[in-house]
Amino acid sequence: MELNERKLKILEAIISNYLDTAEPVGSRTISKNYDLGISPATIRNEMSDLEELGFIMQPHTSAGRIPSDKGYRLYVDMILSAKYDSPKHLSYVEALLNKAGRIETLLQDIVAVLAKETNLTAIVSTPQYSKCKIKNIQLIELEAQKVLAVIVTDGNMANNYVLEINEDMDQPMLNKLSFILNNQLHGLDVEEINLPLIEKIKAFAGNQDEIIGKVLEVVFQAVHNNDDTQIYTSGAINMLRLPEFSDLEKATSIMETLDKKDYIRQLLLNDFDGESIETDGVNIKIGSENNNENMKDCSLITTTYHIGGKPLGVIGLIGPRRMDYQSAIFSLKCLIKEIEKRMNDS
Amino acid sequence: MELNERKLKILEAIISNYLDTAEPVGSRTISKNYDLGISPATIRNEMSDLEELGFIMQPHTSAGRIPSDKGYRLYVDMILSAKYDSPKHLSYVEALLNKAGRIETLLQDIVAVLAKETNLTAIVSTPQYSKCKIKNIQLIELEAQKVLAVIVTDGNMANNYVLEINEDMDQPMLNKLSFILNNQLHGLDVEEINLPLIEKIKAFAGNQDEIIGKVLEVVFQAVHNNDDTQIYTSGAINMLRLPEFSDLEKATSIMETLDKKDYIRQLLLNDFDGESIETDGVNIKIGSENNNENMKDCSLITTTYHIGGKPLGVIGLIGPRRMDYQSAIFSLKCLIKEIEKRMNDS
DNA sequence: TGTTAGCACTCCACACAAATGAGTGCTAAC
DNA sequence: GTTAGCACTCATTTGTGTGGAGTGCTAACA
Repeated sequence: MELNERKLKILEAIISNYLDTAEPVGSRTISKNYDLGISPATIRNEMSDLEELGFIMQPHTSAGRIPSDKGYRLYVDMILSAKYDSPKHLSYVEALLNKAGRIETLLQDIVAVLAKETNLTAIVSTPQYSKCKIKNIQLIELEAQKVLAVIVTDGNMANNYVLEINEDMDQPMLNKLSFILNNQLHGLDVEEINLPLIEKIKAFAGNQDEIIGKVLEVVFQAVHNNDDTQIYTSGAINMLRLPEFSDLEKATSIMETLDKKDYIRQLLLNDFDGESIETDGVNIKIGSENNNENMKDCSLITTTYHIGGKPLGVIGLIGPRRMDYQSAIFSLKCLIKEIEKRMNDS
Repeated sequence: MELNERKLKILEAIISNYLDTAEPVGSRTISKNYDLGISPATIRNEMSDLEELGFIMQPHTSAGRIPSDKGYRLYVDMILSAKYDSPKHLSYVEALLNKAGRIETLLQDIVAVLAKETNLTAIVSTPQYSKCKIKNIQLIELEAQKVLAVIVTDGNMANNYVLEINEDMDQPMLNKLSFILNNQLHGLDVEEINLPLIEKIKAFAGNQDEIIGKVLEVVFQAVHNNDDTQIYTSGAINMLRLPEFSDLEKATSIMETLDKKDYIRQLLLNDFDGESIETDGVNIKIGSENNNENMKDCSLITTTYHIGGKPLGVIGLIGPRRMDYQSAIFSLKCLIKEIEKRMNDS
C-alpha cells in the first residue's frame, strides 16, 4: 500500500483541521469541510489505510484521528521543501533593532517580540563567546584593589568582569595595560587565549604582570566554562492557554521544563555543536524526535544566526506539536534576517 | 465583644492549621490537635464570635473556617512585633556572594536562591541607577563612528551604552575624554546630570564636544526613563504546585500577572517611592491590601536594600496568603543582611 | 453564667448509572 | 471502487443518591 494523491489530501485535511481545533478529526468533518468529492465512508477506508501506514492515530476506538509524529514530519517536510516564502521586511522589527544597545538587551527584546507574534515560547542563546573575535579590552579603575575588565567582541558584545588584585592602580596605569592587552589580543578569537599565550603576554607587562595574568585567566576560565552562553526565553505562559496543557499536571510539567535554563540550553545547542544545520537553516524536531519525555508533546523549531560569517547562536520556538509551523518558520526567518543585518553592519 | 486571650488562641490555632493544610478548619480539629482544654461546642461559640469580628470566614455554610485578610493581618503584626529572630549567617549565601561579579548577575543568583529556599516567588529590583554615585566613566573604541560608554556606579554596577558619533576616534583620544568626564562627574549622583551641567562640561572638551555631549545625553535620557530599574524574578512556577491555584484558570491568571514585569515593578516600587518603609524594614501586603484583583489571593513581603546608606532597591517574596510568613520574613532578612554587607564593602 | 452533649440541618464531594453523541468498521448494494 | 446503512464502542455529560464534615441551636449541667 502506498501514499497516493488522495491519501495525501486527506492527511493534509486532517492535519489542517487538527491544527485549528485540537480535536480528533472524523470522516464526516472532512467530507463536509474539504471539497474532496468523496463520501465519509470512502474517507474512512482511506483513513484506516493512513493509520496502518503510521501517519495518523486514534486516541481511542470511537474517536476521530489525530496526526502522528510521522504525519507531522511529512507535512513539515513539505512546507520546508516548498520554500516559496521570501521573508518579509518587518518595519516594527527594524524599529526594534535600530535602538542601538547591548546585544543582550537586543536578544531579550527579540524573543519578546517573537513570542508575542507567534503566541509560542521563544528562546535564544547569546552568541558563543568563545568563538567571537576580540575587538577591544579595557580596564577600569573601581577602587582599591578592584578593577573592572570590559571585553568587547564582534557584534559589540561587552562582557564585564570585576577582578580583585593585590595592589592599587590608577586609571592611566590601567590604560597602559589595556593598550598592551589590545596589541596582543585584538583580532584573536576568545578561545585562542590559552596558558602559553598568557605567559607570553605577561612578559610584556613587566612588574604589572599580576593584573594582566588575572584578566586573562578570568577570560580563559569563562571560555572553558559552558556557562559561556546565556539563554533568554519569553512567552512560556503562552503554553498555559493551549488545550493540550489544560490538564494541570501537564501544564506544570511543561512550565517546569521551560524554566530549566540548563535543559533548554542543551536542547538548543545540541544540534548546533554537531553542526547538523539543516534544510534552509531551519531545523525542526517534532514530539518524540526531541528524545525527551518532557518534550514529547512539543515541537522545536530552531535556526542559527551568524556574526562575521560564523554561526554563533541559536534562536528558536517551542510550541505544541499542533502548532502553525508555516507561520512560525516564517516569523523566525524574518527575524533572523533582520538580526543578522543589524549585527553584521554594527 | 472583644478579642480575649482565648479567642486569640483559637484564631492562632485556625491560622496555624490552615497554613499547613489549606483546608477550612473545624471546631473538632482544633479541640483535638490544640490543647486548649475546651470542647468543640465552646470553640464553635468562639468561632462564631471571631467570624462576627471579621477575623475568620466560612467558604460555605457547612464548612470550617478560614482566616480573613484581617485575621492574617493580626497574625502577621504579631510576628513582626515579636522581632526575636536575629538573622542567621548563612554560609551558602556567603559562598554565593563571594563570587565577584556584576551586580545584575548577583541579584539574579539571589532571587534564585531565595525562591528555592522558600518555595515562593522571589523578586528584586536592580538599584535605582539615578540615585547612585558615579564612580568612573570610560569610553571604549568599537569601530568607525561607534563608541562604547561604560559607566560604573556605587556597588560596582556597570552600565554599557553603544553610542554612534559622527567622527572616528582612537583609544588614546577616548582615554583623554574619559579623563575629562571623570574629573567632572566623579562623585555626583547620576540624576545630578542635567542640561546646564552638560553644556558646562562640553566646554572643557574643546572640539571633541560632540561625543562628550552624546555620552551625557544618553545618561541623561536613561535617568529620565523609568526603565531605569530592571526586575528579576524567580520561582513563579512554585505557585503552580499550590492547592490555591489547582484551578487552571487561577493558575494561568497568577502566572500571567507574575510575568508582567511592568506590573511587578510598580507593585514593588509603589511603597518604595512613597518612602513608607515600615516595621523593621519589612513591609507586608496581604491579599486585598494589594489593591489589585490579580493579587487578591496573594501576599507580598518586601524589604529594601541599601547601598552607601541609601535605599536603592527592593527585594521581595510573593506567595499565597496562606504562606509561612515567619520563615519567609526570616529568609528575607538573612539575605538582605548578606547582600548589604557585600555591596557596601565592595 | 459559662460549658458541654445532643441533634437536626446544610451543603459539598464523590460515586455510580443512564443518556448522549461522535465516530468507527463492516457488510451489502450500487 | 464507492457508498448507504447499521451495529457497536467509548468518552463525555447529566442526573441522582449517599456519606460525611461541620455548623447552629437547645437543653442540661456545674
